[in-house]
Amino acid sequence: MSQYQQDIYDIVRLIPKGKVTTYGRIADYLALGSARMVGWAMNKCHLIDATIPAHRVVNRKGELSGRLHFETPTTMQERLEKEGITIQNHCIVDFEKRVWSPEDLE
DNA sequence: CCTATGACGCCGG
DNA sequence: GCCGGCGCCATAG
Repeated sequence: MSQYQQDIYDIVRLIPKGKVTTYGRIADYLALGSARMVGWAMNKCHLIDATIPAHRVVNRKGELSGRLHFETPTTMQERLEKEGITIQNHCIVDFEKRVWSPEDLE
């Protein structure tokens, strides 16, 4: 597996429970040049490590754009709700209060 | 080598 | 604010 993929997964693993981040923020932090690369990496993350908290990565508007790639179409939402996050129409309620950035690391 | 395909995002109208 | 268009870049065929 390539290094940037490893880096992406490392960041995703650091997202605090109850928080989410975006494809773009991860791409910016790692200077990947393209948020698509993060999406591409997330698409096959379960092949690498099924414990990666992929449900905590959403698009820049707070929509669960990756929900159809989980085991069932509702798995992503269920996992987020279990962490105290509210979802409405496949979108995170109070997204600004729930979003986290790799920059926030100490 | 060239085209198509994204779990994306910015910009202009 | 909602599109459409385009830039982005690894991968597959």
